[in-house]
Amino acid sequence: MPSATHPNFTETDRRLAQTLKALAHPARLAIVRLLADRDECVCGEIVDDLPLAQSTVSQHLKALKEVGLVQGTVEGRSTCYCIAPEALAALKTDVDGLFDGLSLSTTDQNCC
Amino acid sequence: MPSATHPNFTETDRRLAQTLKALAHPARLAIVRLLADRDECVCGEIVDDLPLAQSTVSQHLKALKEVGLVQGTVEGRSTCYCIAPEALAALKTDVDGLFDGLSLSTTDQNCC
DNA sequence: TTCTCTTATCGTATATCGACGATAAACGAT
DNA sequence: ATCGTTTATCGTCGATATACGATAAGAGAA
Repeated sequence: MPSATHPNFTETDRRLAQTLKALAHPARLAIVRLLADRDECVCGEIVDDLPLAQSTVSQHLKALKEVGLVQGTVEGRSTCYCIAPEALAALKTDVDGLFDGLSLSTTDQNCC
Repeated sequence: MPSATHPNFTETDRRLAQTLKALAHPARLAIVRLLADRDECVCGEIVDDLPLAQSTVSQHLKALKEVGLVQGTVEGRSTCYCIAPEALAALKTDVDGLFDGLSLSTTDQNCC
């Protein structure tokens, strides 16, 4: 049984893990940066910008959409993608939350 | 060819993707939270805290160590783990960097 | 309608992940 | 040396990820 959905983990961690996994690929990071840079972008431009086949890029876009990090709207015969700012902000908050309770010691003694 | 190491992606994105992948699992998030909470922790306590076999936990710890998020030092016959604060701080910075160039519009019109 | 352009999905092959039990390795105690 | 404790590694197996080409689906143009 894959533990990714194990009931003993918190819902928060399971959700955050999914979002992190969606980002944990160079191509998908590149897509996010591209969208952040241009605010919006039709799929074709993304394909042209990446060293991957169109079908592969489409899959990566789907992965990002599934966790809500980007959204795409059909525009005539093309599709326009953009970042969902709330989702990225939530991710930022969650990652920051990993610090909570971590006493960043003033000295450099880290461990044991 | 897996594109995770494709030369056309930036070194930054390949590194960040690896770090994100290391975190993109509920068990590893739980480990990070546990270590942040206690500052340090012997392996056995982590095993007791997770619904996983000892060998599985050891693998997860290895994954976190490999990207430098945690460090472990042998203490007699046990091993003490703790978070590497610099690595977590760097991650925070990198994730924040995904916002750069993203104009968070004041209105709610997001896309196209 | 038919053709073209654009994007999504299907099918498939390979690689990696994630789980476990079994075993090795290192240490301290007897 | 032998035993018990603790952690790391090995071997394996099923599931998931990632890539591609081929093809489907939809919109606009001819």
